[in-house]
Amino acid sequence: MARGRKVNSNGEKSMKLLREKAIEIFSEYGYFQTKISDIVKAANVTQPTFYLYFESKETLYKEIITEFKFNLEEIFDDTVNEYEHHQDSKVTIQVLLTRIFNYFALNPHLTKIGLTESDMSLNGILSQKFKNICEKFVSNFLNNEIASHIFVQSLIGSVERVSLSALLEENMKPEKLAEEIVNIYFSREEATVSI
Amino acid sequence: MARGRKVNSNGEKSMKLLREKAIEIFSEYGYFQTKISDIVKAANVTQPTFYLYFESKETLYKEIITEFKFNLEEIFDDTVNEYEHHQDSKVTIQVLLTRIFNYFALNPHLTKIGLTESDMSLNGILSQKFKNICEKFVSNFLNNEIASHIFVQSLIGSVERVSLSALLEENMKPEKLAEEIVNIYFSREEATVSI
Amino acid sequence: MARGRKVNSNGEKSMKLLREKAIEIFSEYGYFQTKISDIVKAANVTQPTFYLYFESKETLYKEIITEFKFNLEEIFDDTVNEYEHHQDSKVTIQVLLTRIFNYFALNPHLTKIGLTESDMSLNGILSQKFKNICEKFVSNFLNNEIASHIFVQSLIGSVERVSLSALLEENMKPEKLAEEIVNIYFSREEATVSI
Amino acid sequence: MARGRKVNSNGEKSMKLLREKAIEIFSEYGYFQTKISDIVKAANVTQPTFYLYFESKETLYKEIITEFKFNLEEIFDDTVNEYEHHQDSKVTIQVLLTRIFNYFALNPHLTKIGLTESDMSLNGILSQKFKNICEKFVSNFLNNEIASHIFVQSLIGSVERVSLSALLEENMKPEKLAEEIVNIYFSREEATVSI
DNA sequence: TATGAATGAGCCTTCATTCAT
DNA sequence: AATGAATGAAGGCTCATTCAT
Repeated sequence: MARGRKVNSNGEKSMKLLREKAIEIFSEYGYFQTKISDIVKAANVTQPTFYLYFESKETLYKEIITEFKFNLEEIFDDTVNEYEHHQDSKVTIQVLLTRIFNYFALNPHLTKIGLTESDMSLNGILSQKFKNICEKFVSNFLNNEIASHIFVQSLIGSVERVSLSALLEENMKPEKLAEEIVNIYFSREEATVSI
Repeated sequence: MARGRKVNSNGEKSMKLLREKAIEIFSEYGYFQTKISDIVKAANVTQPTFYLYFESKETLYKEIITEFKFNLEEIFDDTVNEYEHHQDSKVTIQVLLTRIFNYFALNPHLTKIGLTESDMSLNGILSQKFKNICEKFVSNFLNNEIASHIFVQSLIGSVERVSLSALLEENMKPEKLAEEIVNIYFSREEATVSI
Repeated sequence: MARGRKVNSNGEKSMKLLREKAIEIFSEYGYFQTKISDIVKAANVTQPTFYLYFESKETLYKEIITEFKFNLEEIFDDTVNEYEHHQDSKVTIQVLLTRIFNYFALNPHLTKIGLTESDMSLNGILSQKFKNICEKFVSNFLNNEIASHIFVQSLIGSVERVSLSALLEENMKPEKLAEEIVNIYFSREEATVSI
Repeated sequence: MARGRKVNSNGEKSMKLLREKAIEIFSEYGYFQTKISDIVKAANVTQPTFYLYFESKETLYKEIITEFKFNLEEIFDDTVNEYEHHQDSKVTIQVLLTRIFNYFALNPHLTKIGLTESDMSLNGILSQKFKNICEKFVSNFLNNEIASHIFVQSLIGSVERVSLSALLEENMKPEKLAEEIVNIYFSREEATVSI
């Protein structure tokens, strides 16, 4: 291919395409097995073009992870604010989970990356926030500190695994998943809420 | 300049040492960031010695993972056999979890590797087995197929995360953890069993 | 997004600015460590603009060096012509050095480039001319060919180093430097001339 | 070529060869135009071998420069110590120059590198030492501070240029050069000393 | 006249692996 | 059983340069 600008080329578009392809490939092969050459091949550009838009492979990766974290926290905070004065925290949690699962379903590759990077995982991002929410509810039937700490970790683990398997691989409905998780953790009776 | 066999050297010992160090380093840095040069440095031998005992980096890694899987399955099968005729499957599960957590606590590095490698994780190894065990119990209060499937995945996720965090990082007691998990998943009342 | 001619832009001006900035940066970082991106950044234009006015990085560099050489030779030739019939060649030399040092002082960046590029340096440019001038004088107190050859090289070396250090870094007066060099090379007595 | 150790290979030898070739090529093409591929080709090894013995291209280069500086300073210090109590500092200087030129003649490539790297050159290395030596002598016929400062710079410039041209390119005798330089700088009468 | 967007070509460096001793 | 010495094969990144607008 000749040097210089391509016909109809557009920087914004190229950058977006590169980022998208990067997310896809990172999610499939992981950070270390993803070569920049793979990404640019998928985006149909050459390697220097990659460096036109991203500082390095690592930088792009961190950007992606940051984006994931940011979105998740936004969902979290928005929901909590919205339901702040709701009486039944079980409802809050179910809504929250539904929204999170919906976000995951809409961003499967990004989610796979986010949940697979052990170094951070949901644990780091959400444990504190989950803890706060759960606390009210948990205190009703959990007698001590430690138990509640484990309860939260367990919940996070459930969300992680169910997301990776049932949601992303088996395409189950976000609403259904949220309902089931809530059933497991917060009741034995039927509990359904609309969002 | 001196070459050849070290004084007091012993093949068996070198191999064991290499495997141990490999497990430690893999668990800390992950497969791709672990260099053979790191492993041999830690074992105080040279690189060709590594290839005296292992075919390749990948082979050794797979061996390690296989060992982990094998041990886990053994615990699983032994426990199930032992408690086959026990009336309360909740007890079986609590015993099983206690043993698994104990094994994890005794093999922290190996466990970190096993649970961190998303490509397989407990999910692949244990889901079917857990399913079988759970089924009896679950059928009591879960009305359908799908719910039970999610229930199992959730349980596995809980075990994974609680193992990595509460058990390995925060050094909580295996027995305590098993108890709490069982409490979350199988009852709201106190439930303690001895192993 | 806006492309095309800048408001108030002017080709001549851009070219001059680019050349100036190039000289500054070349002199500070050297040919290989100077990137075109540095030059255009300093001139506040984009890379293609550079190629509007110069064929290549190398071409511009050679142009610059040629300019330096040309100016130097002009000073040389003018002075020699002017003082052709002067009796005391010591005076000629002192005038010559004064003018050269003055030119250097007025063009510090260009001079740094010219004197630092070992591949050519003053040696190549001036040795023959200096030789001719010196000859008359030198023959008075130097007995042989070889000695005179070394004498000239030594003089050139002195001029080079004194220019880079005393003149450009320590800001000594051109007149003073010329006087001292002449003192070293052509006498022990006081010798001052006006230009 | 097959992988692994070459027949009769020897690390010490490879390293020396690489360093030698590096010096040759650096001196001919300069730091930036010397590719590691050039060096290893000349030494008949592959690129990774280079990194077996040197940290990087830059590191090797600095090592080389440091070696040059070190040797020069040694010559300098030894000579000064030896002639400390000599009455005629002119003799000291002539001996010193003779030795330096001899060292240069024996290490032409190294010298070319050392004198060509403008960033340090003899100036940085030797000016202070030369100053000290010259002082005694200079004070006899130079009336002031500034003059003596220029005198020393001039001397260094002479040594640099004469080394690169007369000595390394034209193969003049070190002794002869030293004598001539001393004649220029320290007398008009004949001055010969044996070393 | 000037810019936005892109590429060809290449260099440094790393790492798993292998031969010769 | 173990080491010293070496290499094949990539991969990340940079930079001068060039189209299309």
